[in-house]
Amino acid sequence: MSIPKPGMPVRGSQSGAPLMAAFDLLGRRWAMGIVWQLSYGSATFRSLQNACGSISPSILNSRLKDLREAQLIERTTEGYRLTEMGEALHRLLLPFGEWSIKWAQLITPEETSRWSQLGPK
Amino acid sequence: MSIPKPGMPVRGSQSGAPLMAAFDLLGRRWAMGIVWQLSYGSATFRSLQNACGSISPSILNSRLKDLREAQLIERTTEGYRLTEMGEALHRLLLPFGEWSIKWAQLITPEETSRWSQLGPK
DNA sequence: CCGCATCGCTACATTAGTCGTAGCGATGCG
DNA sequence: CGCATCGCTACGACTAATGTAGCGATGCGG
Repeated sequence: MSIPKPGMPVRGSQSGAPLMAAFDLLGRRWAMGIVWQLSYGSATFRSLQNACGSISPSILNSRLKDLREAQLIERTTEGYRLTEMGEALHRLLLPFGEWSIKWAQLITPEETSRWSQLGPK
Repeated sequence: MSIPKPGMPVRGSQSGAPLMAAFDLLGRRWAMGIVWQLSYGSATFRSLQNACGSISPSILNSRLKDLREAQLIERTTEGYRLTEMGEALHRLLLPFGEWSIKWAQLITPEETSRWSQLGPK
């Protein structure tokens, strides 16, 4: 799967809106998780693998490739880090964290206090 | 694929953060697009199908089921609409539209002026 | 009441994406 | 040299998405 072209989006998005192309890219498994992890600072392939838990190296590699082609992350000598565009995306994702906590409470009202240690950067 | 349980997330997210569970749910194909479409107002199955373009009814149905179980959307007599939580999510997604336009310009610098008609609600 | 159209949705076969594991070359270190 | 770790690739097994066909229900004109 290659990078979605905003003008003529892949994966059937069709509407022509770059938003759909973005949804297409970030809707891929682990994509947002990787961006999130990298927002804590630059990381190596291995540390991303561990941080994401059970991601397989092959899929991690292809997601990193996707994100690199989308210019949201870039390689450094010590691993990967967010580009400016990636940082901008992360800032949008930030309030998402709080939303997800409320959402989690809605879905599983029991044990709501365990994730308080979640915080970006 | 069922609704991710924030406490014990599915699909290998593992970190325990509800954020990852949210990424898991919204990272599914078309999920965010459906939320976006519904933000324009309540819609029927058929109109969603047309709005999303090439989505197949089977996958649309399962995404609607996912989102309904996640309590982000709900059925009405005339179709589907966002719940309060879904509306809250949409408000987070809003600035995403602008970001995606900048991003699109970064990726495909040619023909940048065509998507100006994109606007939520 | 009947034929026809549309709607919401399901079934199913094909195709694409992901997972898990094994392992390769490169680098570092004792 | 021997061994460990790292970044990454290959490959087979599995799972999810796609595309098409079609079912029951509802509505509507004749």
